[in-house]
Amino acid sequence: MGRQPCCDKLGVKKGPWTAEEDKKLINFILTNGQCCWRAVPKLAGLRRCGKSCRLRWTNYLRPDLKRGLLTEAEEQLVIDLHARLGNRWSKIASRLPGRTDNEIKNHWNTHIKKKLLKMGIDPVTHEPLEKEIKAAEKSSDDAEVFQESKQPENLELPEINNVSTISSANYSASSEDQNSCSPTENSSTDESRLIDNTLDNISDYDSLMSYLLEDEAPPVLDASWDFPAAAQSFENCGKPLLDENCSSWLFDCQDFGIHDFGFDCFYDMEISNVLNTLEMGSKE
DNA sequence: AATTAGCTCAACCGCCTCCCT
DNA sequence: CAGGGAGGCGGTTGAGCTAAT
Repeated sequence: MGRQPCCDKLGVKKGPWTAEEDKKLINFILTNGQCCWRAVPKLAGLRRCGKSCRLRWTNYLRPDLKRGLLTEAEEQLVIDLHARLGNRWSKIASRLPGRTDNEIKNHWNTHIKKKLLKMGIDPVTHEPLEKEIKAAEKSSDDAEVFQESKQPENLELPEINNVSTISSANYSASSEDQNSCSPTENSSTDESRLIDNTLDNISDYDSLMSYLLEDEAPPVLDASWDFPAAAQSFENCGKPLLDENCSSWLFDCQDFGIHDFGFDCFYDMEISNVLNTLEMGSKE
């Protein structure tokens, strides 16, 4: 007997989400908040698995998401955090405002990994590749020890600072001649420059990292979209809740196209005027 | 213009962890 | 304390897009 599937496979739709489905999910969560993902598809009128709904929301529809490639500063942060945390993408993502674990994982696998390899750095251990080869040769008769060195997960390890220094220094030193590596460098925006400047102004990089790595560190993500309606029972499904926060994140949506996200539904709601304005602006 | 190769990223799968009973 | 359910996480896949031939 295998494990019970997370949801009834029969009648459950798979594959890319349609604008209509997005619309339903957004509408439902705006109304009810995030609660009991397993019940969401049924209550929202979606033929989807609850997991699929959660994934769609957290990775794509969430209002506080940033879109677009990671900036250099964010990449640097990801590299440093990866050196300390390993493949704990959700932990890493929690330190980058507006970024999802999936996004970071994808970016790591498609961009950063290659970048590091090109720079002669092992993307797993964050050690120079030559050193890795030597270590592998030396410890070929002691597989366990080598295996351990590939898991820089323990935050209590005394070499934390060294790891940081190695990864930061290596990356920074070679980033100048990496202009052809990634489109990221070419997509420098005002925002990325702002972040770059901010990081440049922090003299003690390790202090910043310590702060970011603190478990008690306040969440970087703005919790303002944690709608109060979440506390309401599903029986009170009334008009969609659209407060100032909602309006502000909908404003952000103009960056990647309102229709892409099936926000046409909001024309029926009180912010239709806002969206009309946005649309007219984008057409001009 | 057609075909192929490579790349990206949204989405799925299955395991793990946490929490409730 | 054990068992079960739900959510969370990381690895992997594959459709769609772009570049190269």
